[in-house]
Formats: sequence, structure tokens, C-alpha cells
Amino acid sequence: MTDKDLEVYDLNSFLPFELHQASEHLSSSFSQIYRDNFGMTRTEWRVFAHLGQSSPLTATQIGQSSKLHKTKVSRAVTSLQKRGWVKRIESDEDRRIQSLHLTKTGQATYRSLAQKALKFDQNVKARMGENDFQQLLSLLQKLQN
Amino acid sequence: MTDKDLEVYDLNSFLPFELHQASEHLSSSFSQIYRDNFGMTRTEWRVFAHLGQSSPLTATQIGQSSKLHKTKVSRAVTSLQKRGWVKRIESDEDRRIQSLHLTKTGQATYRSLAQKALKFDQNVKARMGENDFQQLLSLLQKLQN
DNA sequence: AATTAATGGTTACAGTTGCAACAAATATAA
DNA sequence: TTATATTTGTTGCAACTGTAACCATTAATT
Repeated sequence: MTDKDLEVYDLNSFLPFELHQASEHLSSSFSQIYRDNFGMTRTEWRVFAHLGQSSPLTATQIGQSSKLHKTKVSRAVTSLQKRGWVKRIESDEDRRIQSLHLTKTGQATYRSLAQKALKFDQNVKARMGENDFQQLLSLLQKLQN
Repeated sequence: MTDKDLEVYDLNSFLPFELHQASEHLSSSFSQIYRDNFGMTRTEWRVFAHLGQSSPLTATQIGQSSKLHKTKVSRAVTSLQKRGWVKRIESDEDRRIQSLHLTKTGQATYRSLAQKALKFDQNVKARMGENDFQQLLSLLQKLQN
């Protein structure tokens, strides 16, 4: 194998890998918080947070904006509902659709977790520096267009 | 809920979410390639690529640098070995350790996939622009320190 | 109106995963 | 040496996941 070949086959900066590792790094670190405090799985937390930020949402909408598979969303919603954090309201116009909301308890739980999440984010921001943090966010968004 | 509260609980730029979504976006897009061409799973591809880039590696080393759980690594190695892409060589010095290599066939497969991966990366780079791409990579690396 | 297609969401099943417990080998301590 | 702790890697089991098939409802076509 020549040097040129080595260059060609070098994946040290393959973007999907770097993204995955950075993502795993942060997510697994934050997962301790919702797991230890509320026994949520990663999927449940993601769905829950989407509902905390804007509700009502349909399952399909959550799937689109969270990029989670629809069966994952379906199961997470069922589980969150069983624990009393989410309630479903059937639509009168289209009876296939349920609009999903947080319950009172769910809202309180969300506030607690969201505050921890923001604290977490601020730690990262402090470590990276404000500029780099903002730039990273905007580059990530740009990537998805 | 006051405006100030809303601001506090807004997670629209929660970094773990953005990273996850960007990561999923790219990974699921590239996964078609190794799945369709070689029937590899995502975990297998990650392990395989690490071995393609530098070998020999031990399972523990792969786990550390890929940030994959050790059971995932263990199972991926077993599977890759069964398909004839990876071989294990037991260490004489420490018989707990196996050094892992690609076979001849594995190397050829790696070259094929790595080229596709680089093409994929270059597409992303072209869409984002060279500068943004490089900056994103370096910010991701910075994040993990 | 009757038939067909499309949409929202759930579920059965098989495959994948993470945790905890484990065996085997090596390192450390008594 | 013997006992204890640590490290490397695998496995049983329960939980989680993706695919495909499915039901119910609504939209489009005839």
C-alpha cells in the first residue's frame, strides 16, 4: 500500500464517526440525569422534551422534528402516559389523530429536567467557550439542510 | 408561566439533541451503503472501519476509540470474523488479549467501503463548504476533551 | 356511492442492545 | 506462596429497536 493509498483510505475525520462519538459522549453523560431522577429512557426523554417545549403535538410531528422512528415515538408516548406525564386528546376532525400534552405532573417534571438540561448545556458552553458553542450549533443546523 | 420561565425551559438549542439529530441524519444516510453492499450493521461497520484504519487493535482499544460498548464490540468482532473479514490472534504475553486484524478479503472490502465513505464525506463537504466542514470537525473534537 | 389509495398510529416478531454476572488470565498484597 | 483485586472479553437475560404487517380513518378516484 502506497502513501497515496493510505491517504485515500484514511477515515480519521469521517464526519459520521465524529458526530456519533461527540453525540454519544454528551448524550450518555446527560442520560444519567433523567435515568437516575425519573427512570426515563433516552427515547422517552427526547419525546418528553419535545412535548415540554411545544404542545400539543401529534405523534407524527414528534417523529419528524425529533428524527425518531414512529414506533419509538408510539412506545415512548404509551410509556409516558402510563406514568402520568402525558395525556392524549382525540381530535374531532380527524379521529386517527391524537394531540399530545403534558399533564400537570408532566409539566413539573419537565421544568425540573429542563433546568438540569440547561445547566448541563451551560457547562459545555463554559468548557468550549461561548463562540465555539454557538458556532457548533449553527454548523449542526446547517448540516441538516 | 412567565416569559422568563419560558426562556428558561426552552431547549431548542440543547446540544445533545442537535448532535443526535445531525448524527442520525448522516449515519442513516450512509448506512444504506454498507447495508446494501455488504449487509453490515452500523456497529459492525464502525468496528470494521477502526480495524481498517489501524491494526492490530484489541477489543478494548476499539471500544475506547469508537466509544462503543464492549459487548457491542465483542459481538461485532464475532460476526465480522464469521464472515471472514476479521481474524483474531492470541497474544503470547497476555492470554486474555487477542489482537484483531482484517483478513485479505476484509482489506479489499474495507478499501471499497472507505472509498464510498470518502465520497460521501466529500459530498457533505461540498454542500457545507470546505471551511465550515473543517471547522465543524475541529469543534467536535474540541468538544470531547 | 363504491372502490381504491393514502395517512396516523399500533403491534407481532425477530434481531440488537445494555446491564450484570461470569470465567480466565494477570497484577497486587499479605 | 496464597489470597485478593484488576483486567479482558463473553454470555444470559430482560429491555429496546426496526421491519413489516396491520387496523381504523380519511382522501382520492371511478
